[in-house]
Amino acid sequence: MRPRAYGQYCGFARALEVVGERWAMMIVRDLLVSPKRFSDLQQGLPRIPSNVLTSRLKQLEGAGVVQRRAVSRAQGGGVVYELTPYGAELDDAVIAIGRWGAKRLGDPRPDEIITPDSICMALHSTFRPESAGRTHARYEVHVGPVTVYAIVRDGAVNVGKGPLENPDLVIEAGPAFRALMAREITPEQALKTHVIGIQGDPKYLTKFVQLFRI
Amino acid sequence: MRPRAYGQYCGFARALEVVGERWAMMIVRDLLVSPKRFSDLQQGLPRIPSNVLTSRLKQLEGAGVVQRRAVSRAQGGGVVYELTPYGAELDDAVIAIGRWGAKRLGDPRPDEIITPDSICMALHSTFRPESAGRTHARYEVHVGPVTVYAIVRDGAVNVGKGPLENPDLVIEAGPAFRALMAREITPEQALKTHVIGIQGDPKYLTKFVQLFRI
DNA sequence: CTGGATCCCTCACGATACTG
DNA sequence: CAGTATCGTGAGGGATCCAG
Repeated sequence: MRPRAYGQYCGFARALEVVGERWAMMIVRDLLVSPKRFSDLQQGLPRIPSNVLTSRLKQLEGAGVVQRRAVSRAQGGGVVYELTPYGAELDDAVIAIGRWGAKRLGDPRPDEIITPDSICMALHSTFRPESAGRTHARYEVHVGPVTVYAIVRDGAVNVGKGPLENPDLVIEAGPAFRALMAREITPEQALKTHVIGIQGDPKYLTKFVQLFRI
Repeated sequence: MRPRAYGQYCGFARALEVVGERWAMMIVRDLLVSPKRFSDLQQGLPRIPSNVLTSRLKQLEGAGVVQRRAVSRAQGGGVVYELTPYGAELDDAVIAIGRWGAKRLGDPRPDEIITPDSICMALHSTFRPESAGRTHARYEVHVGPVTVYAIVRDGAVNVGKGPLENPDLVIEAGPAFRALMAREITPEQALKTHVIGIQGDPKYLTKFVQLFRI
């Protein structure tokens, strides 16, 4: 049941043996955002067969990357899967991969979906700490049916799913969101052509494209 | 002939579609060190079937990650494969993955080999710029039959295969090399028990374990 | 309802042999 | 040297079914 080995005594090869199989890193990506139930993972990764999800979770658990935790009956029972501290250390790698992939992310293909977790990952990986300085900003972002938030503070970003209380800026976006973050269009153009809608001070949108940039 | 899609409009998922298939990242890892011929890649990745190598190179070429370059007849003819500038930007991701994998890299399994490229990658990914300061040091490292060098200068490292002229320190190591870099043994212990041999000033070995650390 | 297990089919991977 | 050809196996994909 163990994944195939690469036969090299090398940290990189070992890492790929653990998280290099199909779907494994996608599961880690989603779990980096928050712990999840089996069915949450299925929902976030709609194309993964259930047997493959089962198999990957077992392998990741065996490798010490993921752990199961029982949920109290009061909260619905069952189990959630979460990253171990060791698994959570994959964040740098996941962010680096996501940043590279975002560079040539064109427009969505017809059958592609957008999940809250992927948006969270995208905000995380495109965040530029060097542009943050002492900025404190609270963003709520709507992309299609997805709502996520990003709180920038002390040179770091905290992202999560759902709405936010007292946001400095609410951004309503569609496909133009990527173009905005890639600087293919300016905030002014985006607002004038109404491909992006906001509630709040437009200055925060200007700051946004400095903070998050593909 | 295209790899399977993940069906998500997400930079991370796109990246995995390009370099997420088995062997693809390993090829990138080796090409990050230097351009290579088909047979060089086979030698560095002994377990890859030739048809899979052919297939991966074509996919990576199609994705703009790898390019073929003809070699002049005077240099042996044929073609070499090298990363495009876009492909070379994978270095951050590869280093992040390698660093994570090195954390729990135990002792070598019986059938595992060590290649020059994997050592180069390891030195790259374990390098700590914050420990370099104004250090200028030239290391030649022998691990088993493999010889590589690392030149630290201006807070950066340059690694490559082969011996070095006028090295400050020559390190002769076996399996203890990993233990040394992981700080499981001290340089003094390593020298006293002769699991590591050096030619040069031992101070450079002390500096080495600060510069390169798992 | 969650959290899987089972079946079947296909195709990518792997091993080996062979060629321009 | 730089691949192609062929073929067997097993992992991935998709649907369905089942236990708590």
